[in-house]
Amino acid sequence: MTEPRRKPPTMKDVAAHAQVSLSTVSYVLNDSGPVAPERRQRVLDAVRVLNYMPNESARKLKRRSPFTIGMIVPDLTNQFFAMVTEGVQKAASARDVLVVLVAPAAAEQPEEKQAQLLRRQRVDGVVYLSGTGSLPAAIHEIARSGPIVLVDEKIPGTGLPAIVAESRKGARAVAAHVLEQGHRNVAVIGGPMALWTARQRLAGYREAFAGAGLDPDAVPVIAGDYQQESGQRIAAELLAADPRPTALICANDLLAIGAMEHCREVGLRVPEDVSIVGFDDLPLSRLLTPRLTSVSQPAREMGYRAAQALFELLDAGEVGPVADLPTTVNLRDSVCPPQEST
Amino acid sequence: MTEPRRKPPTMKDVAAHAQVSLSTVSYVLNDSGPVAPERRQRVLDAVRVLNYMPNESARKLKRRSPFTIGMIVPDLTNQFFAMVTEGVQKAASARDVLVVLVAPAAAEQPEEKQAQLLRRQRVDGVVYLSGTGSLPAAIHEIARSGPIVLVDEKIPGTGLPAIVAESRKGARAVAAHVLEQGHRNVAVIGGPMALWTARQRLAGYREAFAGAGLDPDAVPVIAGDYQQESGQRIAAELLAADPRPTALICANDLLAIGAMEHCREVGLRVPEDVSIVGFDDLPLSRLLTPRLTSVSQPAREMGYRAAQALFELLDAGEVGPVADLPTTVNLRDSVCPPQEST
DNA sequence: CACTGCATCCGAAACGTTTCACTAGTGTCC
DNA sequence: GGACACTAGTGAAACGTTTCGGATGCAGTG
Repeated sequence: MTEPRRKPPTMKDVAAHAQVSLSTVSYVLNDSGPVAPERRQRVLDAVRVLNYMPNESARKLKRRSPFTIGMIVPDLTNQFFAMVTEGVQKAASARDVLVVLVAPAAAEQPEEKQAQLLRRQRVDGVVYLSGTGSLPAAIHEIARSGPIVLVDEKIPGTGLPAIVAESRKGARAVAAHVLEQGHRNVAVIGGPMALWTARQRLAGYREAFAGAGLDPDAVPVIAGDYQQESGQRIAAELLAADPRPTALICANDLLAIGAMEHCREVGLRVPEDVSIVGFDDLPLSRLLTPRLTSVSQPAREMGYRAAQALFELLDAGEVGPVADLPTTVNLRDSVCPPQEST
Repeated sequence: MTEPRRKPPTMKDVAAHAQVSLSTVSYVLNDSGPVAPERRQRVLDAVRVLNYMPNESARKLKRRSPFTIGMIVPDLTNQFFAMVTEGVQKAASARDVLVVLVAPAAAEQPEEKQAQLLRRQRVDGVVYLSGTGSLPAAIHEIARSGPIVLVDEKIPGTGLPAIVAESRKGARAVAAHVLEQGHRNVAVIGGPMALWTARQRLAGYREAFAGAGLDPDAVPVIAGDYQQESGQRIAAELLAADPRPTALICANDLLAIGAMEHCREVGLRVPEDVSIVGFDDLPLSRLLTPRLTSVSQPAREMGYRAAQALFELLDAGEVGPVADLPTTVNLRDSVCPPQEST
């Protein structure tokens, strides 16, 4: 069944077969030196017949230029993260660089171990996709292994490059939409305030509130952890108020889904009794009933840009300021004007 | 901003700092030779103060034993695949092996390139998560880079080790459940018949049909590609029949979701007008309205087992026969007895 | 004391690349 | 015709490990 598996051919084999020196082979393989067309062809042929593949380990041992990057993602099961990851992979594979993926949630390993893993691999840089957790601790340990670019997160103090979407603007827009429908008694389910996105979104909501003549400080806000379960819990808390809020503005889709679940449980209709909006626009959100109104971020694009920024940082040592990516609000069925109660 | 970044310390530095030879350091680092306790401590200390991390590239260049495996996954956005991936990662990180992830969909690269990537990295083996595509072509190219274990797929001819769930049994059970509700006019939306799972599930359905006294050959079956869109299209086709089927049995959740979408579009109620069941039990399926009845497979476990099987294969050269993993059918709201029509 | 055996330790040769420094060969120009 | 600048090609030294074979010291034998 399993063949004896002989060891793969090396450059030396190629050189021998093509009757040239080792260095010549290397030169043609990466265009790094002059070689006569006739000989070049000889080695190309040899490569073909031997089915030669360069040994990346050996290469990496010598090279300087970036050929593998690390990526840290909190949770692959979250579609948003998955899409960002795809974006990164795409950008990387276009440049033939390898990305080593660290998914801590899956491995339940402490962040310290992740950092070690990355350093052992001598990754040239890392893309850090910020998640539900706190990061400051890990970030600096990781920064030892190379340049970092953040995705979907910004850390104010440090000047770390970050690729983010216009969270604030999108948040303002979606909140404004809710208010335009006539809602005055609204509440917010926020994200973890340690995260930039959570703070930005909240700020955006408050801008919209102020713009509509509401007192932002009067609007109840409870922060969750961006997970469905906490959305469910917080919705229960918020909807217990009297008078009951007619709209719940959620800082991400998972929270919104949790809120919808809670409504389903207690028999509140969405949107007739409670309007709900989310953020992220996960693919699954449009499958819900009612289909969730949400703000979409260009997840793949963010991943792609992040990788590009990292390459730029690696090549040039500096990365030009990147514009925040646009968000768009997708109006669907989970919002309607508040119904006259009784 | 970016510090000058000096090159990381090497074993030589450690050796110098601890006043021992290079080889001694190597010995203590991997317990591969005798060294006096006092000296051992010296190098351990040196490692600590220098914050030394072994260079994996250099290691891999020398070593024989498996320290990196490859994983091919069709589409990270699919939660089922994401969960399997997490399982693999977990098993791998427990053994300190690196997994290099190839996600073709993201990179739109031909399968040939994936195989190359893996070979360049000299992966010791690969776990292949079969997806929507056809595989036979790629498989053999990939097999050159090392042993393979398949997940969620079996290729009959070859004796390739495979980790799968009891698709057939699960399929039979869920179909039986539908029939028990009294449905007699049912139809099947199948998966791509090139895939083992699709064939197994269909076989399971047919067993159930026969068991309930139906003629399996009389039940309409149309094969889709396991994607939502084709579920939608096929549902339209199937439901156009007269009399209209009262239940749609779908080979995976995405197809089922597509079918539900179609029903929503044309105003058919689920489950009153059409009962629908799926397969895979994606996390999102229980969020739908109605919540989808589906067969769940232990995705993470499958990934975990696959990685373990690969290690076994690598260590022992052979892998003991693995039992198919159990499936369970989750009864929810998308099935009810057929309603008397007019 | 010469010999063996054991426990530690070390030097040096790989592993498969890249790349610097150098040689040979060709043609140009005064 | 010799100095010169090129071009094409080579040899060999790295890169950071692992590991084999041999040194070294020292205890215990005969």
